[in-house]
Order: sequence, then C-alpha cells, then structure tokens
Amino acid sequence: MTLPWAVLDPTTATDAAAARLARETVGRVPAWIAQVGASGEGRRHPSGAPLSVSFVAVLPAGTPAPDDMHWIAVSDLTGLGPRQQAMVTAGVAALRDRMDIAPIAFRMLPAEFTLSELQQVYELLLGRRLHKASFRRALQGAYLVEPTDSWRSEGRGRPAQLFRYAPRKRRGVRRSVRFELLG
Amino acid sequence: MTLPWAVLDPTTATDAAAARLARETVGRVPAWIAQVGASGEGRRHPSGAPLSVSFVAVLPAGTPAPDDMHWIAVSDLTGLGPRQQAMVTAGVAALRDRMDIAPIAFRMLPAEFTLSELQQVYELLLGRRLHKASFRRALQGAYLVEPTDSWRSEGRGRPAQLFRYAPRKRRGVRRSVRFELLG
DNA sequence: GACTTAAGTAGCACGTTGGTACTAATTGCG
DNA sequence: CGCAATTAGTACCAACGTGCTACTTAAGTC
Repeated sequence: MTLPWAVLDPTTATDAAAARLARETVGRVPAWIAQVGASGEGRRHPSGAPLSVSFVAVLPAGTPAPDDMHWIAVSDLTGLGPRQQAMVTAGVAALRDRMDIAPIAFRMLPAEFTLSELQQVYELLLGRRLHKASFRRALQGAYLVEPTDSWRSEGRGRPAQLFRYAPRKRRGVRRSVRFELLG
Repeated sequence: MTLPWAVLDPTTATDAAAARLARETVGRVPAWIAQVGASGEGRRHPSGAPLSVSFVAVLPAGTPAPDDMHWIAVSDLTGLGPRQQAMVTAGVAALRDRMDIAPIAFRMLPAEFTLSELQQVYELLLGRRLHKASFRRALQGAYLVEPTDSWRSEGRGRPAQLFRYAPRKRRGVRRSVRFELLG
C-alpha cells in the first residue's frame, strides 16, 4: 500500500502538480490543499526519487470514494513504509497547526452544515471536547458563519439549523501572545 | 546576492544537510532550525536545481557575523531573485506561525535575558505592541522562565533582573478554539 | 537634591470561558 | 394521546485573563 504519488515534471510547479494529482485521484478538486514539507534521505520511495514533497488535501465528509478505492482512517493505516508513515503523521500535524489560520474545518463539511457538526470537526482536530455555548459564542463573535433558512431533522431530537461558511471582512486582527503550548 | 545554499547529496537527510550548511555558514550551531518548505518550478536557482528545500534558522541577537559577512534586515534585503525572495517571505511567515509551539523567541536571545528584551522579541514577531503587566503575568502563569540572581544595568533606569528559559513540565495542555484569524 | 528614565507591581473594569441549568422541538412507545 | 428520550439552542453566573491607569523602586544626569 502506498500514498498517491506522481513524479514531478521539472518544468511545472509543485503546487500545481499536487493539485492535479489530488484531482485525478479522488475525481474532484479538493476543498483545500497545502504543502506539508519535503523529506529526503536515500531512496526509500517506490518511485526511487531521492526527495519527496508531500501535501495534505481536505474533502467534505461524505465525499464518495472513487471506484475500487475506499477511505481509511489514519488510525487504521498500516503497511506503509516509514517515510510515508512519517508523511501521514506530519500531514495530520500540519492540519492541526494550520486550522487556526485557514478554514480547514469548514472544508471538511458540505457547504451547509449544523453547528453541532462543525463543533465535532473542531473536537476531532483539537482532540478534546468543547463547551457548546462557548463554541457558539466565539463563532458568533467572529462573524464566520451565516444561518440559512433550512433545518435538518436527524432522527430523534430537535432539528438543527443549517449554516454556511461566510466570513465577513474584518480589520485589525490582533494576534495574541500564546505561551501555553511552549515548553 | 543569494541565500546560502548547498546541493543536496541524495544519501543524506535534508534536515542534516541544512543543519550542516547553517553551521558552516555562521560558524556555530544555530539555536533553532526548521524546514520552511519546498519550491520548484523550472530552473530558477543559481545551482540549476529543479527543486529547492528552504530552512529558517535562529541565532541569539548579537551573534557576530562571520568574517567578510554581515547581517541584513529582511526589510533591507534586495537583489534576490523572485524564488529566493519568496523563500525569505515564507521563512518569516514560518517563524510567526511556529512561535506558538516552539521556543523561537527564547532562541533569539542569549541564555540570560531581561523580560523587556523578551517582550521586544515578541512584539517584533507579532508586529504589535504588548502590555507589560499582561505579558509578565501570562509568562509567569506558563512557568516558562526562572529568575537568576543577576541584574543588568543598561544605562539609565532601574536595573532589570535576568531570566533564563526553563520550562516546567506541564500536563494537560489544552489548545483553545481560535476563530479570530480565519476568514 | 531634583529630574529623568526604565523596571516592576497594584488595583480595577471589562470581556471571555466553562460550568450548571434551563427551554424548545422532534421521535419513539405504551 | 401522553410521556420519556434525545438533540438543539439559550440563560445565568462564577472564575479567569486582559489591558488600562497609576503607582513604587532603582538607577543615571544635571
């Protein structure tokens, strides 16, 4: 088992090559894509290339897998070589690192989603449970979503209102000091 | 004018090659180093390589420049090719992105420093002024520095106590939700 | 000695966070 | 129907963090 890969044509940009590979692999343009990094050390890749540049792409949950392919949870991934395994780990870490500055969580959902679904994606990415009211207050304060007039009834329980990602232009974004992740 | 560069030997890891290049360039082991990313698109690099992997390294302020070299502020950098210019921009952005999860600011200072110096580094990296009392309270609460029994008198004004970076082990680090940089 | 400069602290108002608790709307079942 | 179960969404409140003004401390300068 290997990750999808392509040999880089020296005359095309890595980003464009990665976008094309992703589209050809899953049959649609990914909702988000970013470079993870380059890794090289001897020839440990099936293609024999001395250097690999890896990317992560994000698709909405529920995107059907192409024919004779299926989705695999990263926790169930097995049988990869050490270099590809490191790429996957680094890819997940890159998602976590960049979810604060790119709308990754929103791209993991369809265009319209409930706030509970969005919170579940955030909990998955952060790896911890979040408080419902705080999550919604912060989201409201950031002017990132707008309500639609649709509601979805998901089995039992009260139907949930659907929202869409619609960030308002904001000025004067002030990054804060963050010591808590250091050390 | 070019950035320091070396052609990658296919049998050695990129990280090791970058660390060696940095050490040979400035004459000492950098205090911190990390990969920025890979960029490729045609042969725009002096070496003719189709792909470049760039790194950022950090040294304590005041590190003397090697013979017949000198430090250049990024704002004064000029005469670089477009690819190298993009590397510099991406390198600075990588510093900003990772300062929350790696002790970059502390590596930009000597082993012992005053809290005002540390705050100035943070203000430089964040690009905005910080409040003195809040900065110190947050730093105190994170258990990242420990006071030494040295004081430094810097011209006028009251002498400042010197601190060193000495993070305490902490468990249960809870990443918070951050919406404010999205959009 | 008075003035200036910079380090460091104190008090306070305000906003954010996270907890319990509540209301609202729907399904399932006797 | 009537009631429990389940999920969505809100209200209140205590605790905490942030940032402001104002103050104290300790040095240099005239």
